Amino acid sequence: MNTNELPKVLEPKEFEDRIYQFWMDNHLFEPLPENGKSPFAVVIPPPNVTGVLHMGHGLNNSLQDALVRYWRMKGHPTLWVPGTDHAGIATQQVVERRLAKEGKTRHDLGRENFVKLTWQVKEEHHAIISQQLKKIGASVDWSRERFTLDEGLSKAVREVFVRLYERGLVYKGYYLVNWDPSAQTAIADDEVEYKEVQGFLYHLRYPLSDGSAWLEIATTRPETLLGDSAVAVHPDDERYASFGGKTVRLPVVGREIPVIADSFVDREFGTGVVKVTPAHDPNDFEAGLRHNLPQINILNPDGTLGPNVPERYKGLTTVKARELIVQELTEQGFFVAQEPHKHQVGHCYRSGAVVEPYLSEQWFVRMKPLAEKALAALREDQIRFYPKRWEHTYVNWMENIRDWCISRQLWWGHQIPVWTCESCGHLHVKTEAPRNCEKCSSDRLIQDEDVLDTWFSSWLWPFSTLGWPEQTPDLARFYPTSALVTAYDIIFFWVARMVMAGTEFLGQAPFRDIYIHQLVRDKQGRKMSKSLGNGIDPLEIVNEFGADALKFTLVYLSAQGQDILLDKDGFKFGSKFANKVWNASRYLMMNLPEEGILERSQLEYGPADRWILSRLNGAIRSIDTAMQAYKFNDVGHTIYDFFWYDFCDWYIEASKLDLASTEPSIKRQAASKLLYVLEESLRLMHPFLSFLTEEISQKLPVHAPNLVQAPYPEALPERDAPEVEAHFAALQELIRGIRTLRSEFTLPPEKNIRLIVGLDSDHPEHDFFRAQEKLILMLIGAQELTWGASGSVHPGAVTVVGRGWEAYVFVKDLVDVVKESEKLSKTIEKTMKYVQSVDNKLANPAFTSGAPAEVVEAERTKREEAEKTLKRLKAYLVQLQS
RNA sequence: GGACGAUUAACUCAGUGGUUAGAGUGCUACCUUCACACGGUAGAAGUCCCCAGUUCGAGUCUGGGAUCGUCCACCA
Repeated sequence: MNTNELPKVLEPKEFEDRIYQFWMDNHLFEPLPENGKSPFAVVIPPPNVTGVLHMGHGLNNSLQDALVRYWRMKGHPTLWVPGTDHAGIATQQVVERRLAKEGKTRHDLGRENFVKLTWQVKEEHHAIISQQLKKIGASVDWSRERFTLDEGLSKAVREVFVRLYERGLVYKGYYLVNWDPSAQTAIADDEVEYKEVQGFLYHLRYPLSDGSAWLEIATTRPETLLGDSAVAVHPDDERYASFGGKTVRLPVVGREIPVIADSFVDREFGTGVVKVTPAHDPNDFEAGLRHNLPQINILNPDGTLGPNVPERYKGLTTVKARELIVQELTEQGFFVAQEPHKHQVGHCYRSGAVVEPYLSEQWFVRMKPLAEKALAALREDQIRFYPKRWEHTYVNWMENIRDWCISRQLWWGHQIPVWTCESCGHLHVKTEAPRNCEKCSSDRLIQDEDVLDTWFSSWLWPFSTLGWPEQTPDLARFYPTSALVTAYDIIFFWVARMVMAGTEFLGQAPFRDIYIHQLVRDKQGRKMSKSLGNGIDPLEIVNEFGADALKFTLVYLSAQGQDILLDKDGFKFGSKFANKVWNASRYLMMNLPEEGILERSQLEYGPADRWILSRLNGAIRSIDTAMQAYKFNDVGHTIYDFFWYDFCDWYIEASKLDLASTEPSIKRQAASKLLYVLEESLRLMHPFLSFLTEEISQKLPVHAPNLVQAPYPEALPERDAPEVEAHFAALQELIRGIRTLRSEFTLPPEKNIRLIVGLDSDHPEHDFFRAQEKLILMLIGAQELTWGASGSVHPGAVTVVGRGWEAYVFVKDLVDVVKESEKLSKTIEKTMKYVQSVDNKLANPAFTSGAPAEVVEAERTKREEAEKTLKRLKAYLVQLQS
């Protein structure tokens, strides 16, 4: 017979890699063929290829894995598409930093070589990322892995660009955009993070050209004075009414600029006069357009001062220029004062560099028409957010959408599919490079040098990964996908835009359910980051506790809508549970019957068996409900409670009676039944403790070939046994009560205790209790139990009173009557109070007529029980004091 | 300025209008009894942020307030 024993200590490292390999070798993560059940598809939020997985990925992928494994076991053809994102700015910077160490820039290599090198770096990192996903057990279909820059996805990107262009939704224009001087590229509005910075508000004097007076303006950026082309006041501001139409002479540069009136000026702020720098401030840019002001650019692409400034300012950083201009203004008497001032400064979310508003020619996507379709998708219930409240965020963003700047002045990315004829200037927007100009036949065609925003490929992810624009079988079968699992910080960047792309190009939202999970933070609630050094590496957890501990802990903690605060020790929780599962299984393996396991049909069920099967039914139902509502923490609780409290603490304990039997057939029955319940529990837990359950399962004498595609347990109505559950609940109460007594009077376990249980003959558990005498004795560690009538008097015994019963335990030493009486009086008082409160409730006609009948009935029953308990308590008190 | 969330045991958090509000960790006592000391058995621990309201009944729903947090917009 099977003598496979489990090692004494759980060492996840011993089997995790082997098990993962086993799953892959057998192609278990690939979708099943058509079987009449609806497919379940998920695309992974592609991690940056040059990043490393952090705990956020740990959470994200643990939840997806749980979800995907659950539906796969439910028999749905399931697909989880893996892949990575080329992450334009981030990756290019990784490579540029590498070059910088050799004293080189990307320009030393040239575009072609630089891109080649970046592909190499990508390959190195990609291997790491894939390895990490395997380590945490992600059941992704590696045969379908994609990369945002691979050929198929690039084709999708070009196709989308061309279609948008043809629909008039892509345009090129010269605008003020957010400029990252460190990466020297434009970025989108969403990519700017505003941080509060302590600066100064400088008050400066601009003299009127005629010398008759001066205007005092306030600014946080005095150096931009060099690009001023007007000074503005509010049209209704009486203080400055007389200045309309006049001009001022710009200090330092001497340029004459008009005083304009515009209602964008806030009269309350500063002096009510504002300098207007159309080339370096979004508000001023708009004002400049309204008033036809020149746009005077003063910055180089790297953020230093350059064009249109006096020679001595050229090449200075804005910080240096600020110092110099303040100095010059002071010397020339134009400086009034400076006061401390907190204000928001934009930073690039990728590079962290301070963003400059900067004039340049860029490509944009007109977003309004796309947003309307995406809003309709929500209205029509094509997409559902879990938790629902994120709908607000989505709608709010969609309704206030601005055009999307999609061109990036980088080399790493999808080069914009636009070719300009050098001869005639004709523009070709094509999915493939044209050979000749379609206007003048010239072959001198130059492709636009810029690349597209990384998110311009990410937003196509749910269908580009399935083969679009080709009409592939995968696309037909798995689009739209079933669920998207992601954190709330990329709802705008990614989720919203994917819905836009899906509705625009496929006429259908790309997924049905959107589960928005938490961010993982440290115990102080801070975002995990490299600079703080507070991050937890998921692999470190895998190494120390195992992948199952990682996943189970995260699933258990994953309540909707809250951030998860975690430190490394938090994972001990999952580790302990995994250990418990391991040891329980090990114990059962050690007790396999020599004659072999019985067939299911040969099993004979007693009360404990019927109880655990009924409890198992309950657990299965809870899990089904919770999984369908994406309530992962409920699932975690259900699994934990069922396995630990029901299966281990009670069922295994109760079975020890039979397992220790000298009668082989009894032992064989017990061991077989335990094993079947364990086997089913392992399947139940597999989506959440994948490696461990697979490892154990394969060593059981009866088991599925693998758990990945094994059928998920289903609740079987014939197993429901509410009356047995009620009996058992009463039994547990009795046992706990006696154990408490034991503990209170520190009756050592080796000492046999003398026990009398008083029970009404009409007690609903009367027969059940008496039938379970042996079990009761074992579970409380006594050898003899006398059944008596309730309310008897037993001098020298302490008593615990339950619902419908009382237990007397004889203690050797004298009972501290005073102490015991006090405690008892307290309990009596509490119970009386309770009875009183229920009485009040029942005496209230509003309650008896207003509340549902079963609630009223339940209250009555509880009252009666409490009343009975009270009687017994009082009787005991009397006895104690006599 | 706008929106959203949170506030429950010492800590981290669950909690679906209906028992006397729960878990994990930590703490206390006892137990190395033959699966597990990453364990067992018990115990202590609560103004469910505050105020009003709705309801037969509120930790749960409504309104107001306080504190903390997040996002969006933004004052040069």
